[in-house]
Amino acid sequence: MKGMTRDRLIDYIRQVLPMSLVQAMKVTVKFHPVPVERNAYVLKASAICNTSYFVEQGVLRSYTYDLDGNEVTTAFFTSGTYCSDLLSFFKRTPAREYIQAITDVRAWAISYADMQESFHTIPEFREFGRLNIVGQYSLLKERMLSNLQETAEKRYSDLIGIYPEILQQVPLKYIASYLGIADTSLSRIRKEALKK
Amino acid sequence: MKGMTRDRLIDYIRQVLPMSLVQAMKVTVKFHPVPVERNAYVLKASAICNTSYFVEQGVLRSYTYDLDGNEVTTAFFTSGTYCSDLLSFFKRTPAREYIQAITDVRAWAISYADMQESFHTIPEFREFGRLNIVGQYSLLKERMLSNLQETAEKRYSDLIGIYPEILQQVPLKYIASYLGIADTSLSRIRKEALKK
DNA sequence: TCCTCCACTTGACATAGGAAAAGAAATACG
DNA sequence: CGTATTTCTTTTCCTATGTCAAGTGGAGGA
Repeated sequence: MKGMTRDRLIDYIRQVLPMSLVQAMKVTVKFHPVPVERNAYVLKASAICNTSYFVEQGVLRSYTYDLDGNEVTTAFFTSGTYCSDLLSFFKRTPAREYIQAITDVRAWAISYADMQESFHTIPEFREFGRLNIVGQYSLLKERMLSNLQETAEKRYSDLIGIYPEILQQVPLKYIASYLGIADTSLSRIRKEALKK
Repeated sequence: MKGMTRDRLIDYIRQVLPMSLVQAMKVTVKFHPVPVERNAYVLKASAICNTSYFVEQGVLRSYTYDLDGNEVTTAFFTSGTYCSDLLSFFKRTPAREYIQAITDVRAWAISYADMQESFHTIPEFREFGRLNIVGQYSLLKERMLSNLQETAEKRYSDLIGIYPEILQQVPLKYIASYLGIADTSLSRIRKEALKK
């Protein structure tokens, strides 16, 4: 991780909660850089999630299994986003999901213990943490609503519009299961979309 | 609202974050009692949610419309739970949901401005608020996972097992749309369940 | 260069679950 | 009370979408 600066992490923090550079640097104090190899897991189901990540470079996905035993992708984590199983992390309960690197990844990690400590010792961290959770809640809720209110085609084009790296680096079958459709259906959708 | 004590609100706060009775009472300072009549709305889509409620008595539901214009119930709020559109409330964005009382309701309300003030002046409130959001996030995520991983029948029996008042006070069509199935399908499920 | 493995597409087929309609049962109300 | 309204059930029909299986193309390894 030689030469890995905190710039993007600092940008992320200041985007969640505007603050001075000095303050933002204090917030980053307990984050440390980690490389994750393609296909490696940063979390496995039934373990308790002990680490949260800020993704500097690369893509991860979380997934679980549905009723019929099919893999279902529950989220993508691209560069510039926050990656964790917050349910397991904060509630200290066994994870029901796997989180796996799809590409080689560079990330900033913070442990549960360090986060607790920062919460209690760094006021800016406390506020950042709270707003970060609100942001994660919003993402989840917005996704739930768009699943109800948009077609799979719209959700597909929105997804790859906002996160083009997903289309480039993620197999379509993962995208399909994220959208809640079969990979064959996504193929059909893409074919239709081409006509336009 | 004569004779309405803060006991249940205080219980809720101390269950989210254990603290002394005196501390918990301080946290409740900005909450004030409001009655809500059956069928009245506490939030309408496109408005910005300015109030959060703790439900003392009664049931509310939030709903929106899907692609085909069908009403979809997105949540129930029973007595002893926290009721708000957190996405709209914290992000100050127009709500995409309606929140309506299904029965007459007694609730404790807090405005956005008062909550912000309490966040900054009452340390216990700050911590309660943070844990409350984590709790709401967890509810949403757990629901997402159970939608993937359990049958509609299991989700139905879980729901009415945990919140029996819903079965007693809520029309089945609302429960069906909450479960993501047609009301006729819920009828089929209930008929099957009776055989056991 | 060839071979193998994935990723992706395509078409045939099957089916779970929704829509519609109509009746029964329960509830509200004048 | 008796009428109207809503809730719930049940049946029939139908279609959107998933499963399965086969086939194409491209990337990487030996």
